[in-house]
Amino acid sequence: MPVWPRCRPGKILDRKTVTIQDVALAAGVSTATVSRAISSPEKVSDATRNTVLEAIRSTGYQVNVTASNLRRQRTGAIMVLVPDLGNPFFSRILAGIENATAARGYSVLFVDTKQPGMEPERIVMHLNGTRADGFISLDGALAGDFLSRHRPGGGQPPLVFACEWADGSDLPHVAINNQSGACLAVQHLVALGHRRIGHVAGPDGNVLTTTRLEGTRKSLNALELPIRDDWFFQGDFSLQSGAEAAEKWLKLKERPSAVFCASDQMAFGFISQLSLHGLSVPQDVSVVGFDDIDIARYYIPPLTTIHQPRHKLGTKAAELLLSQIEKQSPAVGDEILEVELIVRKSTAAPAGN
Amino acid sequence: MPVWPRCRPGKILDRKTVTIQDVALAAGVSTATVSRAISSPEKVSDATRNTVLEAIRSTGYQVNVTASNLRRQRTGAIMVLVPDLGNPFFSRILAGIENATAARGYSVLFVDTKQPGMEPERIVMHLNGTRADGFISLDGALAGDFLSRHRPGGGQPPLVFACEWADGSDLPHVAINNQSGACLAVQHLVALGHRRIGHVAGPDGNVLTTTRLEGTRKSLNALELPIRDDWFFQGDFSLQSGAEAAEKWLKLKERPSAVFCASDQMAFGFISQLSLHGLSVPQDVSVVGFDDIDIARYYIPPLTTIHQPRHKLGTKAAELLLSQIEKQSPAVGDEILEVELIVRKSTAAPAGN
DNA sequence: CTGAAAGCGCTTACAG
DNA sequence: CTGAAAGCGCTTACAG
Repeated sequence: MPVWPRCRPGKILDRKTVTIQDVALAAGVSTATVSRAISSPEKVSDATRNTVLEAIRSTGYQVNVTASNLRRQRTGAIMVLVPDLGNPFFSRILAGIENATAARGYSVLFVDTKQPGMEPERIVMHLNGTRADGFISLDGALAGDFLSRHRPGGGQPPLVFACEWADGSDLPHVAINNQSGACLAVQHLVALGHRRIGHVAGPDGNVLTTTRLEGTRKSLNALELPIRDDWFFQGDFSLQSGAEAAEKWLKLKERPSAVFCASDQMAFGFISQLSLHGLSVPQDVSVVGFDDIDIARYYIPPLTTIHQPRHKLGTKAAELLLSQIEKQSPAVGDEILEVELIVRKSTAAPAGN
Repeated sequence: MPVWPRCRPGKILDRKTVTIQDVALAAGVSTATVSRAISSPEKVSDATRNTVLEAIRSTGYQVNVTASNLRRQRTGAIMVLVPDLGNPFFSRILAGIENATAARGYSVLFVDTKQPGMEPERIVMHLNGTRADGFISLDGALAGDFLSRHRPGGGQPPLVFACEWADGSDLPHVAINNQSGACLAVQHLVALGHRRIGHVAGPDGNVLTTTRLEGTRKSLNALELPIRDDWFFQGDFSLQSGAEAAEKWLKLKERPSAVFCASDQMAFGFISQLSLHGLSVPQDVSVVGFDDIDIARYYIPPLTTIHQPRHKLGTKAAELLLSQIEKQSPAVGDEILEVELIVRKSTAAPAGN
């Protein structure tokens, strides 16, 4: 009965892993040369390179990424902090991040910051350099004080915000022009003849809420239209909160003839709830959304909304981060992407016109 | 002018990282003891443990995960293969995976298998043990031949399928009962009085397509209802393909009075396209979806559909995988989760009744 | 319960 | 262009 050698701690009878040593042996060169042939081919003569490549093929060698990373003092990963991984709004942004990152040889780690058990301290724990070479946060609510260490030159791995950002922090971010989006929405409604315009806002304290609210207010002001508290509803970007806003709208004595919702989801909730009461859009009220998620054009009615380039938001954020990681470039600015008004069927001239 | 020591390759003037050595020094013990105090506290005396813990606090030490992983011959990560990260259908499944996995101390790597540049060979490259300790694939189209190495006992890191699976492969999977879902849909329509029932199927060759199609056929057969080729439309789960099916339905001389769509998205596309032609659901045709994505209950009309426990699908898959990784348990079976019919407003008795 | 020592698999400055 | 050697930061079998 053969006695199997213990190849590795905890693993018995393991097909021995092929290492760079085995390749070196097979190619008749040193491990240093094998390593160079792989990562800096130009430093190696053609002949040697070919021998090594052949040895790699014949042995079936694959680089051990962990060892390589340890030696190079990096992790080879970037970490993305997402407020809610289950929220489909983020999916295209995440895809953008992953796409841009995979192409550059990094892996992407996703962490759900709103998870039970994900207290701020635990999140901060993740933010140390042994887990990732850099961070992208889609969550603007990360406390700014400890984040400042992640500024370029701060000695910690860089962090960039995407979509949301921490107000008052000087960390770089990639975002869309939220104010401009709100202006486009309001101006579109006004152009249709609306004078009484309401708004369903996002959750309190969120930068997207603030900027879209501000854009709405400014436009209304500039056009000398009323800004009435009872026409401004508090939501949280969710379908449910849009439906709740509709209930409040229904109870109003004097109703706005058009409502601009700070997210498509709230617009759907709003329209859906109205339809339960027999009212329809845009006959009884015009509705504009924000985001242009896929379903918007297939909703009933197809939703007029503000288009966000979500995939691009992700790739831009990833590129910004990677350039910081690799070039250690300290001078990086914010990037603001433009939005676009998409006119569909949920808006029309007000009934009385 | 001071000369800064080069602490590390490629990094000048780096605040020196705190290592286990520093903690050992501060605590007056060996590095072995520090390591034990952290990962197997029971192997260390109370007094020593406290000294070490205090030293960790005072030095601000954080474990270098890469080094630990290299030494322990693991990666500490699991990799999830997603056909399309941008597709919101997956988001809750991914959240489930992440949630279950983070709790157990693993990181989660997401890879988009439908990315340009993501040819099968590149995917297989990812499937080697130096990148992850195990894999979850949401993509059933991975070629089965090379996957067999990932079977329990196959010498490669384990792989489990979630949601989709590779037909004919004996790799474990977590999925829902697709046939049963289709049966529930058909039976519901029949109970309402429908006799002419159509189906919008998913993409060819997909296991979800096949099983849902089979469930539909079987139910129709059992109830002695017609199965007509021109009432079975080919789709691909997308909104767009649902809209295309609606166009075909409109051109039919004899139309089914109810249509069961193999995804909610196709149902939305179908209903939306009909509405463009002035037809409405359920007055002109009843529609059932599949998935119960969040928007389903806020669609107009709220969509009758088959509910999938997507978050649970993710957590179950993660648990199955982790149990294989950790216990190296070779005996793992498939797990089939049950679905549920959610009756809302897109279905009603046929017009002629 | 504790420590000395080996070693996980790589990369790179240094010397030739 | 190439090799010998050091070392990234940890963990663990072994010996005491």
